[in-house]
This record gives sequence, structure tokens and C-alpha cells, in this order.
Amino acid sequence: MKKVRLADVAKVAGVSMKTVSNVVHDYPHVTPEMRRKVQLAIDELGYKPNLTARRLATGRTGMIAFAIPEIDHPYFSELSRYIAEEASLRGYRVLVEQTLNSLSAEQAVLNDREAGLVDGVIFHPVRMQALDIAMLRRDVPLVLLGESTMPVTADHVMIDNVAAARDGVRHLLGQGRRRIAFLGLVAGDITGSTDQRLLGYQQGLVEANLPLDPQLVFSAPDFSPEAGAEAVRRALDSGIRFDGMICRDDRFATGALHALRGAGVNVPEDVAVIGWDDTELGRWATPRLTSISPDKRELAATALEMLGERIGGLQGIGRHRIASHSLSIRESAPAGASVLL
Amino acid sequence: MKKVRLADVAKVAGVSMKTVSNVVHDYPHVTPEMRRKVQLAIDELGYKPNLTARRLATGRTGMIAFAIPEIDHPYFSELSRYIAEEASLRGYRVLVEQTLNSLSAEQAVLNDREAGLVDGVIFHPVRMQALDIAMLRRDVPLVLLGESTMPVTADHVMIDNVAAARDGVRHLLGQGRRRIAFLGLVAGDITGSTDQRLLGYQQGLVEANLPLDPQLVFSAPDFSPEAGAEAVRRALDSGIRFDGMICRDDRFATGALHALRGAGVNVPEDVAVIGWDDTELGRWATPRLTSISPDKRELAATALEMLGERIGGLQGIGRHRIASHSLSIRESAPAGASVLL
DNA sequence: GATCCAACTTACAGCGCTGTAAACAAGCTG
DNA sequence: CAGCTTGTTTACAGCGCTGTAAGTTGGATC
Repeated sequence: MKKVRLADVAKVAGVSMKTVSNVVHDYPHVTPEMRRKVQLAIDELGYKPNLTARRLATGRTGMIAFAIPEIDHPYFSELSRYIAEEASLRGYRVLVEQTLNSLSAEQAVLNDREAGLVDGVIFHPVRMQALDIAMLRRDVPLVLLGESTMPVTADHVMIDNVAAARDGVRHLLGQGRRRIAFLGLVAGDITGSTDQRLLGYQQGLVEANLPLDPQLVFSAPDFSPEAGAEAVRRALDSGIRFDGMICRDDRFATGALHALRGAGVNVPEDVAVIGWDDTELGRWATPRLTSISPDKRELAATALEMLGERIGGLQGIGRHRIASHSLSIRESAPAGASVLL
Repeated sequence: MKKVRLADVAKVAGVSMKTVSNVVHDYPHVTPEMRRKVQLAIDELGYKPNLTARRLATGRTGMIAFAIPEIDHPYFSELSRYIAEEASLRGYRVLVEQTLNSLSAEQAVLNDREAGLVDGVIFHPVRMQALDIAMLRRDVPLVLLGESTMPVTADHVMIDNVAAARDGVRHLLGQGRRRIAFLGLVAGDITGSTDQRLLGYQQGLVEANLPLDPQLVFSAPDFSPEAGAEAVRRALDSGIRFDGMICRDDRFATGALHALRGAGVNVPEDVAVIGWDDTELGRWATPRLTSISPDKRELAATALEMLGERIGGLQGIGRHRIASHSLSIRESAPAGASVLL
């Protein structure tokens, strides 16, 4: 079975190529009779338009790239789902590009040896910084995600991390917690995520006239649950006391829950724990994890919205949008006063 | 900044388009001097080849589609990661297609949606059956994943689900468990996954001369952890007794762990639990979940291997490959004799 | 120095589709 | 019924690249 081309259909139907094209695209000014005749030929030959050729002719690919560190990180896989859904709603297909936390892979996303592959890019960097991004960025429409410092030239969506962290702290304070820890700093992390969350955490404490105890800020060697668990274990071993904890992400929080239980510390009775990202991992942790919940669908929708406008030709300085967040309250830091009180 | 074309570079370098193309492709028979001259022009103009045009000319897209039910399902997101990595190793980019368990979306995968877009498709169906697939399938290279009955015309990779389930049962038997339950059947599930796993479970019991008690096969309304928890709760409420459980996937198992703890049943002391898929969700459940572990990397590598051969022109009947599996033993069903004994 | 060969380079015809401009048809108007 | 419209269809030139076949060059060979 040879490939069927537009020209073949045209010949069989006895019309011009363009008329066939018009039928394929449901162009309104085609007489019903002509449409019928062409459709018949299409069905008979089993014609399928060749998308590559269409792209070359139109210059539009109908595809966007979604570049993230790891596709199987719970936050990114959940976000991917919304990106895929929102993209599909707008007629785009999604090419997922996994950077695996490598600088060169991130650079490749922007630099891309090849052009014309996608109409636009949604990019969550973790290694590149504002300046690198600004320098390397080509004229492909671009929307950035995440909390790195971002160049003013590109659009950007994020949640208000400082406010969200503060919300988390307030929730713990409302339960009567007074020694609240933060997990975790990671050496070499140049994204602003941790910094902003830490800042919000500190603001929350300061608001309540509580001291900032550096001992209560835990570091971890990497972003795995193991690392989070290890950090908490070390803190407990050093005799550091705390009754609340806010974690940089659900993976850390999940590890923390394991470490706490391992040490005989009860959650939430002895220590209330809040995670971040509101992922399935945390929803089914034990106890179920209270977590700061970025509105992932809104994040995805906003990114696609802005990207669509850029693809449509919108020029001008980068826009900065804040998506909403909330606190998903579950067992690890329930609502109401703590049992401690 | 206008788009730079091959012809522009050729003009600046004072050579033919084809020579520029040869330089871009590192074609060996180009004199160093010529190469230098051309490279200079490329750098000066900032030329990037247009992939769409290249594709139209060569007929190869360098992309494959990976069609799965849900991108944020832990098993599929982890598998996606390996698919992305293995694809990248072989010079392919991956277009992720989310079918959201919809029949029409699955049909679209095989039907026209991908015409000329991708060189091949890796597809994990959950709604389509062998016949539908055989009927709809176009001549795009195709590799199937999963346990649905598959048409003989297409390549297929899976693990030996029956053997894997048997292995799980044997593990529980080795701990002295005798009343082993299976979670869970789902109405409307037409994939063979559950059936095969159930069969292996039954074989394992029969091997040990244990009776097959239909009460010990739990049904759930859908595939969520909630549904798994609910199924277990119902069983406990009905007074059904069991000391071991093998779950159709980690989501069910995670839900089951919650239900058991909620009922005051200790895992693994009272009931040992085995999940399936060996996902991060289970690895960080409490207790950490013992899980049947399909070798996801091997699955991905094999699928890409076979797809590559098909793209290379290999004809002939569908090949059926089995990837390996193992049991990841953790706290929920540890090794060694049970504390019950 | 004529001949041949290998190594390199070029010209150009597609790949399959769409946008444009021009052609044609049919219905109205005066 | 010529002259306009409006509506419908057509012809064809690209989109940017690569494969092919036909050149060109420089050196080795006799």
C-alpha cells in the first residue's frame, strides 16, 4: 500500500488539489456536491494528510515542548498531565524533554541545534539562571516555570512561594506549635524555590515574634526522600527539638515521616509535618500529608495561555503571573488546635 | 532577525547548498578548508537547520509516540522516564500521548493522528482489544506494551505476569501465610493484566494444595488507592480473614495498607502485603511495600529495540518478548519466616 | 603529456501541502 | 442583456531540505 497524496485524491475526484485541501479543512465555501465527491475519493483511497508537509507549508507545527528535570518526579508528572490536557484543549501536542538536572541539557532546550520543531517551549529550569537564559534564548516563544530568577524578557508563571510558606507556618502556629523546623536546603541548589520557601518560613516566624533558630533549618545532600529522612534522623540524633516542620517538597516530607516514626516520634501529636506540591506520594503517606498545594491546573493553563499569545505574535516584555495555591490539610498537620495543648 | 536558510549560508560561503548540508551532517568527503569556510558562514549567520523541511525531504521524523493511559500514574511516569532515556540514546524524541482511558483516544493513536508525525509508536492500550488494534492499525511501526490480548501482527513486550504473581504467592507461602487474598478485580477492565495476575495467584495456591476461596478475591470500583482501601475495609467488615494479600498494583496496595492500619490490623505481622509495579508510591508507603518489580528499563529498551528494527524496515509477524521481573522485598512482606510462626 | 581515477562539489528535482491570485460561474441589478 | 457581485474552484509557486546524477578537480599512472 503506497502512500496516498493529496494529488492522488484530486485526480480520482477530478478536482484540484486545493479543493481537496479545502474539504479536508472544512473550509465553508465548498458546494455540498463537490464535498461529497471529494470525501468519497478520500475514503476510497484512505487518504491521511501528511503533517510534516503541512507544517512546512504553514510554518506551524502544532507542537510545544515541555522541558522538565525529571518526568517521573511526582510534581512534574502531575504537572505534565495538566500540561498535556490543556495543550490538547488548545490543539497542541506535547513533546516532553527531560533535562535530568543537567546544565547542558537545559542549554540544549533553548539553544536547540535545530529549529522548526515546536511552536513554543514551556521550560522549568533548575540549572540555568536568568542571565544564561536571556543570552541563549532564541526567538522561539517561551514560558518559564519555577522559582529561579527569571529574565525580564520571558514570560513566567509561578505561585507565591513566600506567601505559601508563610501560610504553612501560620497553620502550624495556629496549632500551638512553636519550634518549627524547615527541611531542607540542598547544596548546589541554585533555583530560588528553596530560598523563597525558607524566606516565607522565616517571615512566618518573625510575624509571630518567634526566634529564628538556625539549628531548625535542616540540610540534605540531595532531593530524595532518603535524603530527607537522613536529615531528620541527624537532627533528632543531635538532640534538636521541634514540634512542627515544613518541608520543601513532598519527597522530603515523606522521608521525614519515615525518620520520625523510626525514632518513635508521633506525627502529628509530637511533630506536625507539612509537605509541598500536594502529590499522590504525600496523599498516601502515613499519616496522610498536609501539603502546600500549587494549583497545577491553573499553572498549566496560564502557561499555555501565555505561550499561545506569544505564538500568536504578541511582542513585548516578559509577563510575570502568579498562580494560586492553597493548603491541603490532612492528617500530618490537621486543622484545629494540637493535641499537645 | 529573519530566518536563515541553507541557501543563505551557501550564498555567504560561496558554495552550493549541498555542500553546506554535507558540512552540517559531518559528511566525511569535505575538504577541511571548505568545511572551515562553511562553518564560518553558519556561525556568522546563526544558521539552524529546519527540522520540518528535513523531515519532508527524508521521510524520517526522528520522533516516536508513547501512548499511555495517564502520564501521572506512578507506573507510567516511571516507565516514561526510561522510554525517554532509551529513546534519546537512539536519537529519538518522544511525543507523549495521553489516552486518559478513552477508547476514542486510543483509536486515534493508531488511526490518523500520527500520520507522518512520528516514525513509530509505543502503545499501552487499556480499552482496545486485539481485533480492534489489528483492524485499525496503519502501516506505522508499532510496539505494544501491557497485557491485553495482542494481535499477532504487532510486536509486543510484557513481563510474565502469571509467573510474577506466582512468585509473589510463593513468597507469602514461604512466610507461613495460608489465607492469601487478591486485590482487585475491577468491573469493565478488559486488559489481561488483572486476569493474568489472578491466574498466577491461583496457580500459586494450587501448587501448595491450598483451596481457592472466592471470598478472598476482592473487587474494587476503579483503580485508585481509595478504591483499594474501600475494598479491604469491606472485606474486613464482612469478617473475612486473611494473613497475606497480593495486590494488582501499588496504588491498590497503598490504599490497602491504609485500610488495614485503620482497622488496627498490623502489617506485616497480621497481614503481609505485596504490591505490583515497584513504584515510588509503594517504596515510601508505610510500611515500605514489597512489590513485584517489572524491569522497567528492560521493558523500555526492548520496546525501543524492536521499534527501531521495524522502523529500519523489518517485516514479518509480530514478535512477543518477555522482560524480566523480580520481587522487591521490603517491610510489608519481608523475607524469612513470619513472626506469626 | 594524455589518460584515468578517486575525491570532491554542484545543479536541480522533488518531498506533500497551503496561500495567493487569478479564473470561472451564477445570480442580481438596472 | 451587459455589467456587477458574490461565491466557488483552479493553477502554481513556494515552504527548506536532501538524494541523485552529473560535473569538476587534482593527482597518480603509463
